Amino acid sequence: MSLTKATILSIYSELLKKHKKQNWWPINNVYNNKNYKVPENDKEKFEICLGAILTQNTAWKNVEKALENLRKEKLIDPKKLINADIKELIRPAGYFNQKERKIKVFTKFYLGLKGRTPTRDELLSLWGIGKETADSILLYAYKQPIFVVDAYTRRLFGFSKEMDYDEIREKFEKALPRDYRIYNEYHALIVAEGKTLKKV
DNA sequence: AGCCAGGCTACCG
DNA sequence: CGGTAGCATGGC
Repeated sequence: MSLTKATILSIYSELLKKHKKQNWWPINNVYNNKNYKVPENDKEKFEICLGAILTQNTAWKNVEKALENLRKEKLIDPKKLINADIKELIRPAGYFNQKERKIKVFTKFYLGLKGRTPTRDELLSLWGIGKETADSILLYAYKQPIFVVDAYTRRLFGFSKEMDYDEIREKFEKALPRDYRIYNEYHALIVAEGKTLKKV
């Protein structure tokens, strides 16, 4: 199928009508939509980054357990987290050996930013941060207009696994207004729809 | 009881 | 280079 700009726009409207506004990113272990929101402070921003790493190939429900454990230990704080042993706390999110390392690498980098917004290339240079994670961090934590492509996006729109990530991303970015709020909502709606679909 | 989840790296040919 | 095994837990 040729995915035109008009198609991308109309599918957005359809998904919005079907699932209502998602208001990502989910923060504070809240399952009802009222409390989903963009980050309002540094702590929320950091939590989004952690969630983006923890959710790699992992169901969000499991990520929430890990985040809740970190929250109880007051570790949603880069300065505390950097010296903490978090392996057992993040165990529910799976791949805990790798993810502890990924989180530590990222946190060290995050502290070095001193509040500055990272570039995509900087994020991609970190061990454990690939394109989807980098773009999720930029879009949801830093409000940068970058469209996030994930497995659901490929499945829903019929892109094969071989189709280049950035090619797909640019297709969406060109078709939509350059507005992080639109990219935010569209990706969230794709996930909402994707969760209702069976894998082929 | 499997299969799957909001990927990424390392290694293989 | 492109392709793929390995990583790990919990929900459905």
